[in-house]
Amino acid sequence: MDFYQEKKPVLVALDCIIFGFDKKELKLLVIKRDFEPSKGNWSLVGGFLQPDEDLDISAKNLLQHLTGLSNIFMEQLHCFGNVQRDPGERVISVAYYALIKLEEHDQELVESHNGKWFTLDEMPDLIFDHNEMIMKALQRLRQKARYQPIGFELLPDKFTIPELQLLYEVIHQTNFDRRNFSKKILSKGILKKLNEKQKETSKKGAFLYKFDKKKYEALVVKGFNFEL
Amino acid sequence: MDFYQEKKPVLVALDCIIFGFDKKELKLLVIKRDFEPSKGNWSLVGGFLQPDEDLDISAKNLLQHLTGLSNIFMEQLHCFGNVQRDPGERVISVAYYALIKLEEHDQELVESHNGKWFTLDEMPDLIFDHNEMIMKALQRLRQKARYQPIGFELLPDKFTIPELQLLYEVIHQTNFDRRNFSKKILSKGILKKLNEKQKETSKKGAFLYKFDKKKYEALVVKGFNFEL
DNA sequence: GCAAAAGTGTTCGGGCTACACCCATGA
DNA sequence: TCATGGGTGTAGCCCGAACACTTTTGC
Repeated sequence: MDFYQEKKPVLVALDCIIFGFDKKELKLLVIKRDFEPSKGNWSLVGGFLQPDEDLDISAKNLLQHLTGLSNIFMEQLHCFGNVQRDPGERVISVAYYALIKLEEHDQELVESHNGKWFTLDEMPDLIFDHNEMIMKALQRLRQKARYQPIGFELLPDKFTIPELQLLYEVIHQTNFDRRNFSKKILSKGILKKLNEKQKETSKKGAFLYKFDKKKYEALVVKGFNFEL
Repeated sequence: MDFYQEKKPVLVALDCIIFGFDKKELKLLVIKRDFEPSKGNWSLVGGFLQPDEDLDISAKNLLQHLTGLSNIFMEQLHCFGNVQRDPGERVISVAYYALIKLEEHDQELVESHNGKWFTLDEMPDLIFDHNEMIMKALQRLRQKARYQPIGFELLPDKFTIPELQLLYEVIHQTNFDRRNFSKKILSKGILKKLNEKQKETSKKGAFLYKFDKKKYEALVVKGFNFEL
C-alpha cells in the first residue's frame, strides 16, 4: 500500500447468472433491458453495490427482487474488472451464480421485469462481458457438481432417480448407465426414499426421493466426500 | 438495474496471498505495515485498483512490485465485500493468490518492503479479514492441487520426485507411499527425466525432473485430466 | 561397513463398467 | 396385449492401496 497511494473509487456492479432446470433442459434467466444504457438488449440480472450493504447480501437481494425467492443456493463466481468491460464508465462487476428450483419461483414477477428463460442454445447475445460470465458459470457448475451435491438445488424437493440422472446428464453433457447411476447415487446414503410415486412420465411410475441434507452434513463432518 | 438506481462508487482494494515452498514447509509472505492505518501490524500485500488498470493486471503489478517476479501463477480468489471489513471506510477487496518459486524471488526487495515469510503455524494475526483470506486461499490451493498440476509452480524448475512428494504431503497434510506416489506421477507422462542428480539430501542422490508443460497442454487438449 | 535416502515390483481387494431381463401399468 | 419407462444383479477389469528389499555412496 506504500505503492498504490491513490485511492480512487470505482463503481461496483453485481451480476447474477441464474440457472434453472425444467425437467429436460438447463436454462438461464436473462432480462431485456427497458432502460439505458443498452436499452432493448439482453443482459444478466444486475445492479449496483450500495455503500451500506454487504456484497453477499446485496447479491441475494438482487435475486429475491427478481424471482421472489430467498434462501437460494448462491455463490460468488468471479469479479470481472477489465477497464473497458463497460463502455460507459469504469465499472467492475462481481458475478454470482444461483441455482433455483424453477417451480418455486414467481413467474409473473420475472415477466414483469422482462425476464426470460433461455436454454444455452437459444441464448441471445448479451451486453458487455455477460456472455463470458455465463461461460465461466457453466464451467463452475460442471466442476462443482462433480464433488458437491448441488444438483438437488435445481430439482423440486421430491424427485425421481431418472430425473436426477437426466439433470446430471444435461450438466455434464454425457450419458450414464441407468443401473450404475442409481447404484452409485443410492450408495451414498443421502437420499430418502418416499412412499410416493411420480407417474407423469411413465405408466409404472417412479419412486420419489428427497435429498437428506442433515444426513449429508453429518457425513461430511466424518470426512465423507460426495463424488458423482 | 431498474431496482438499484443509485450508483455510488466505492474503493476497490487488491490483496494478494503469496505462497512459497522452502523445501520443507509451505510459507506465506506478509508485510509489516510502516504506514497508516494499522501501522505496525501485519497484513497481506495490497493496494488499490487504479481507474485505468485492468483488475488482473493490477494484481500482477502488485506482485511484481514486491517480489520482482513477473510471469507468475496467479489467480483470483474471491472478492470480499462486507461493509465493516475495513474499519476506516467502505472498501471491497479482490483477493488473488499466487504461487512462486522461492529461490527466484528478490529477497532484498521483499525485505525493503518489510515483507516476511511465515509458515502457517507461525503466522501472526493479520489486519481486517486477511486471516480469512488466507484460509480461503489454502482451501483453494488444496482443492486445485488435486486436479491441476500447480505444484510445479512452487518448486524450482528442476526438482526430484521426493521433493515433489513432500510438497504434496505438505499441501494435503498427509503422507503418501513413496512407491505409489512416484508410480502415479510418472505414469502421467508429464515429467521429463534429466540426466542430473541432486545430491544435497542424500548420498545416493536423486534424479532431477522437469515439468513438461508443452506435453501437459497437448494432453489436456486430448481430454487428459491431471489428478493426484 | 554402516547409515540414510532413492529406486523399484507384486499382490490383493474394491469399485467402476458393461451388460439384459423382468415389472407395472395405461392405452 | 403391447408399448413405455422403471427397477435391479453379476462378472470382469482396472486402479489404487499395501507392503520390503536392493542400490548407492558419504562418512
